[in-house]
Amino acid sequence: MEYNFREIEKKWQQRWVEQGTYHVTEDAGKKKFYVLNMFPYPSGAGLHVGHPLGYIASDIYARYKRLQGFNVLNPMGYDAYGLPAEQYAIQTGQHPEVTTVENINRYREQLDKIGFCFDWDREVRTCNPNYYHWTQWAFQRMYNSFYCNRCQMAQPIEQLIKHFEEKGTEGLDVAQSDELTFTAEEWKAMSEKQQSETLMNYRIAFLGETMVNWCPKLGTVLANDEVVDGVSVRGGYPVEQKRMRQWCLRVSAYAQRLLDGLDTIDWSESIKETQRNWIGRSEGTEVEFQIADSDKSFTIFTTRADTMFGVTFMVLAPESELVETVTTAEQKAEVDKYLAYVKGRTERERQIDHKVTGVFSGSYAINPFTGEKNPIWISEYVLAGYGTGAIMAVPAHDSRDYAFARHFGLPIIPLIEGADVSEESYDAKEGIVTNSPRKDATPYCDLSLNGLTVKEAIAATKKYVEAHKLGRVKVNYRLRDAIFSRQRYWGEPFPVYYKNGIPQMIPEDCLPIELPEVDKFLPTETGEPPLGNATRWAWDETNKQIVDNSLIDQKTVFPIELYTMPGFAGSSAYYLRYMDPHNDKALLSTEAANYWQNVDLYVGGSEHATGHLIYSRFWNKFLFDLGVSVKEEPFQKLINQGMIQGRSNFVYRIKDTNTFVSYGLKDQYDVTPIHVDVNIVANDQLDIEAFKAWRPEYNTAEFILEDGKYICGWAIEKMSKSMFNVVNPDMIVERFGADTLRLYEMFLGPVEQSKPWDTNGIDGCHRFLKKVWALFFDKDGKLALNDAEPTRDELRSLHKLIKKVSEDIENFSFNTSVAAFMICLNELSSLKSRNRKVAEQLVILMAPFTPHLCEELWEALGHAGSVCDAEWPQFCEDYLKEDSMKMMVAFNGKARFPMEFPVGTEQQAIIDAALADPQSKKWTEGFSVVKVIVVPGKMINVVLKPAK
RNA sequence: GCGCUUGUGGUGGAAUUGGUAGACACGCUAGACUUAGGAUCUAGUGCUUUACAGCGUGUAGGUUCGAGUCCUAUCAGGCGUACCA
Repeated sequence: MEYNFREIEKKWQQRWVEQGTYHVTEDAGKKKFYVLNMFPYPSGAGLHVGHPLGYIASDIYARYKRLQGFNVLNPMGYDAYGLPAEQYAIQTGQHPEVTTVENINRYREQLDKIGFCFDWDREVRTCNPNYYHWTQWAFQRMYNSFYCNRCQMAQPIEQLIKHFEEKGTEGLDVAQSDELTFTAEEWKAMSEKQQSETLMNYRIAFLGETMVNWCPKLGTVLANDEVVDGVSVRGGYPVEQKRMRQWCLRVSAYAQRLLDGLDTIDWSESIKETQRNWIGRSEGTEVEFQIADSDKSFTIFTTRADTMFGVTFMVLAPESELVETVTTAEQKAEVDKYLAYVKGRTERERQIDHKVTGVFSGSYAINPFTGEKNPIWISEYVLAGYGTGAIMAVPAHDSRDYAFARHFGLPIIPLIEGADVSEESYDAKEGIVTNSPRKDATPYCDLSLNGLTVKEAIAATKKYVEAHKLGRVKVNYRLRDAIFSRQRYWGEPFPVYYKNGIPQMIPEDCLPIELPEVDKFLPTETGEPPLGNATRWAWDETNKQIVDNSLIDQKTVFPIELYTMPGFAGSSAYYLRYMDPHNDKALLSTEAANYWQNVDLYVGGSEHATGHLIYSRFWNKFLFDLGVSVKEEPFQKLINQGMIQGRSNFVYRIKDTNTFVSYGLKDQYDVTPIHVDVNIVANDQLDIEAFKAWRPEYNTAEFILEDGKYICGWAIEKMSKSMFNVVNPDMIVERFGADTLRLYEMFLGPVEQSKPWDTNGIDGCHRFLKKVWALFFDKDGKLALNDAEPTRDELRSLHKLIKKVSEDIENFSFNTSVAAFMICLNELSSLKSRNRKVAEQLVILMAPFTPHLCEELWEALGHAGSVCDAEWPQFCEDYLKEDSMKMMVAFNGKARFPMEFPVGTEQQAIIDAALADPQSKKWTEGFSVVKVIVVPGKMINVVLKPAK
């Protein structure tokens, strides 16, 4: 009887569902282990062979942990809000929910075929009201919180209000957008609206003014990659920079904790480094500069306080509020012209081409260290969003300042001994400081940095600045607050209404606020977001319910927020919801949180390094502050699976004909390469009949062959529909079975590595499974195992395997464990072993990799339950010891290799004999020699095996 | 520019962490069985050479009895990020 994978897989997939094999409950008697995959966005294209890679790896790990006796949580769900469904809705009028559910069903069908051990009872979908209830709830909690820098955690906003009522802003150390100062009396004198505005400066979720890419025609904010050359990618409409009032999350408040947390988690160094760069902590100094002939001053931020004596000009960001103040009447026209130019450039353009542009404002600033008057310029190379939006320029030691100074003919003063700044600036923070102050200058302050190293000079300047109240030491972060509003339909609605322009939270017990129905998914004609099309989208404050818009009276009925939340809202805390997915009283119960704690192993792509993985760490830290999450870090260990790229095939059409020429002969003609569906190509050889049938226009195609075959060209590209290189897992499962697919995806190479999909090697894995089957059953399908005691050789082979596979799974090195299975099987077959006890252990070891086959074999061995509940075998060192022993004998008597063999006097005798006549090899009698390397007069390296 | 990362046969990739380089698999070659093979089995397969032997882990040096592995320089590819002062 042959290995009938189709029947076996169908049988076990059914049985797993019937018996609830993968259903998990909290069990205080068992240690927990939480395995999680980044949940997918269910796109219309379905799964391709690249998607399951990470799922298979984590599935193997989860099954392995279960065999080791852990209570394993391995859930799955869908990140269901997303742009493609909405765009499809705009084009077709089809409700995004309908397409999303269709896609989810398709995904589920495909996932089920691969045999994962997901507990589907815990499935979550971000677009379900019982799920986004808790997204809305978390948002409200953020709204009602501020961040206390002193205790380094979020606190209820009431506490801050109380502080204002008692002391105003005095003694306040909190995260804030702008540094405000007011007294308790001033606070009390504020109107309700003013107080509301003031509190926005502190709330963790707040309404703030931010610069965005605004497309008036599309009526929406666009992300940077949706804008090219100042026009929208979709439609080609002009895009402008616009200040907009939007919901934001004060992620920056958590910058230091996000940075510190990285040292406590087991992630790859490259992802941690990416996050460190993204957070961008920089220690520096803020220094105040007086504006000449004015009572006004402004503050700059610098990390190079040692260069105070080399400042030759100042630069403001064009968006800076100071621009108006410093612009003189004579320069006004020039400055306005420049500001208009900058406004026409998108942020993207400013990022891509770094033109040296700028304009002189007409004013000067006084350097507090030299007393010199430095001209104040305005230039787009200074960013409004970082530091104070103003810099001191030291062209000698900063390449950007250098380029600017050269372009506008401003002076350059070198400050480091031996630095040659005639061609380029000297940016390195190394060397001995000079010219600080310059010898010819009249001393203006009593600070001298000459002779110090750069490091020492920075420290000395900081000290001086603090002592003389010229500024302060400051830590800046590059991490910006997250913009949390989208002008879209298909997202979580905000549980917020506006009472005379003042935002109000809908009471917590009225959540969730469900997404309303609309007839059109586009912005309204008046330019409001799509939710503006909803007719039933008003809040009745008295009756606490959603009512018709027509009832809005601004007394008891008010309009509801029209923005929706962005994609990352729903994906930021989903791992917590899996712990207790059906709870309608809370995001999760305390019991569930205490039992499951956090994710032990998280598997997903590295493309989320600066998005999801920052946001969810932030979100979790906030929930940790509330006492909802019990661990500060959500994901203890992170594995980034590589991308599986596509391997495209090409045919070559001779120009202006319908004749195709084989790869080897194409250089003799003028040809156009055309992508051809990889599913009608095998080993780069085209199936000509299938090709003719593929497209009507190829019906009459003619071919120029080589050796009677048409050979296609190939290239490695992203797997995508348009390149016809998508390989569908369903097809592989149909042809080879899920177990072969699982095994092959793991065998392909390290999980973390990106690699092209190549179906060619899959036969080897399929063959291996057939051989495993043949080990158990004879040709008639009868179990062919014997009940003898295993021999030592059999045990050695088995225990070698146990050791190898256990270590490999722990290290996520699945390709080598698959190889180990193959080696073991080869060994057993050369021993002609059909030992029942050995075979039984082999089934358990393979069960995480090929669960369907192993269940079938486990049953055939006479076990009633699932192989999932077997016990992972332990290896015994005794069986491994007799493997070949290596010996190193160095001429000088030093042996650095552990000398397990031989020992004592015997050792000396061997050395003597070897030196007397190294070539004879007589001294190796009694052992079989694997290899002898003799370097005359230097060393002898011997590898021996004990003779049988 | 900066940060991270990877370079090993025709191909995907191994190498117990400094100790037989190329495990395992694909592909290829030869043979067996078969009406047939996109089935199965056996043997071979880093390169040069008839052989002896020599050469081989991107390149060039270094440390060591011994280097794919450690150090220095350099080249090439991949990923991320960018006027962050």
